[in-house]
Amino acid sequence: MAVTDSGLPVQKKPKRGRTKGTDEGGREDGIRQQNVALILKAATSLFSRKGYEGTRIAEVADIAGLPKANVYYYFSSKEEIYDAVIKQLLDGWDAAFKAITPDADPRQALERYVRSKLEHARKHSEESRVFAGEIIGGARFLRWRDRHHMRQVTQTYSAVVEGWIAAGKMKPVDPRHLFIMLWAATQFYGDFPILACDALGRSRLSRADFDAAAKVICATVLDSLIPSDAETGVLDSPESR
Amino acid sequence: MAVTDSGLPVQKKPKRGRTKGTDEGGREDGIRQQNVALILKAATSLFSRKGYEGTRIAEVADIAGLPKANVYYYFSSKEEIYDAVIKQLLDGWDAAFKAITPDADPRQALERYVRSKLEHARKHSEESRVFAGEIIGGARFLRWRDRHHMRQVTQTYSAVVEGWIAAGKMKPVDPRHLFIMLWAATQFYGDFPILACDALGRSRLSRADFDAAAKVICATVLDSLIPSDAETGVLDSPESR
DNA sequence: GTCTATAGACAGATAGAC
DNA sequence: GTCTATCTGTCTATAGAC
Repeated sequence: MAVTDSGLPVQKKPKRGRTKGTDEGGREDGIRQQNVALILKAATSLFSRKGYEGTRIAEVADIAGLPKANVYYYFSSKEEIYDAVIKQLLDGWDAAFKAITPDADPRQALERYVRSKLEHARKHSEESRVFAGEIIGGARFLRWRDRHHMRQVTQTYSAVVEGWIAAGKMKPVDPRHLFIMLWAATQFYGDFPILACDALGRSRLSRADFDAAAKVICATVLDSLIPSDAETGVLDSPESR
Repeated sequence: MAVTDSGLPVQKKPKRGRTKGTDEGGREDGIRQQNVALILKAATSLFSRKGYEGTRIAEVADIAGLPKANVYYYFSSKEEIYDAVIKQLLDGWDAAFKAITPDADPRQALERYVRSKLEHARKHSEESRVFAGEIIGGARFLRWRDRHHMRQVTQTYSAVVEGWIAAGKMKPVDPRHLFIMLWAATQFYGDFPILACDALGRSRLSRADFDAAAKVICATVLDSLIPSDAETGVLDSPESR
């Protein structure tokens, strides 16, 4: 259901479009899939830059190369498109956590997590920004079950970190604040590329910039939590080797 | 130093020495100040939740307790209100950096920076979110002068950190990525309070949560960069600071 | 499936009486 | 300074011809 807010032009929730079997015919579904993908791509770009209300369906249609009415043929409302974009992001998000298991080496697992998150931020910057805007705005459209899922993921992996700490593999730290810090530090490059570019003096972030970010994050946060073999130099110090 | 003069015609608050037609010694100006403040407060809340396009001037007026036309009496357009909100934030932002001077002790200076940023995020969460939304959307309204100022601030204080490193007071690290990390980690609690609440299992963030955040950030990032006297325990060690 | 034309609603901004 | 009434433009969503 739509979160009813005073300013939202909530209108009717019409029936879903005709549902064709997805595995039935190849040709019609091919067109459908292609057009849906075009619409979602255009919508992601626009939602990320202009937010929900700032995005015009006419412009989505324009960028997708379709007439506006066709967009309404595939999606019954603007909100349905927005939900689809958010869902697209969440579907591909949990992957970064998969390295974090009780039996894993904390240092390797967390470094992989950081690198996965950064890689995701680099490749899916626009989706990240749609999500960030949604959270900033108070999660007005985020479905409850998605939010609940994120809560549970945090709890699950915090417990893993606590296990590592109890086993003496890591120095004690509140794992929830740790995940927040890692999340914030990695997500920043996807959510606020403009600030990152300005800070780094770039016009665009390169792969090397993301790599440097990973190095700094790991060399500071992880080195202080997980005593490694040689902990003398932090970064690029010549005498540490 | 605050970012100065972005050319806002209305909404200036200095007392003028000479009152022309309206005498009575600033009673009218008192009303003006008060109403402008009410409008900005309402606008900040709405812009933070609904973004630029999602915010309705009618609702701003409603929350401010004024008729809509009065809002247009004090501000000539919606964008002018938005600019004023952004400016309000930037004016109060550089203060956090003031502890970072070449002669300062790096550990103390950076810890103060982290705590100042967190305190600002706690007290000005809504303004932070307006700014975050503006950046996420591509800085469409942010004046170039303000952006340039932020770039210069980053450069200035990065140079200070580089001086510390050259003087052997800190382990080598790219100061720009360091500032990004500190910025991201602190700003997160103001920009994404919903995620922070979900992660921490709170309904609202308390002062203690911000304090715990400061401790984790300092205990991880700063401890690994600035060798302190006793670096055995990371957190919850009886003798810290 | 595709697309034109438009209904219906509502926003930002203004005119002008008080 | 305050506020009602309204103008003007634009948006979502739909009807209905191809």
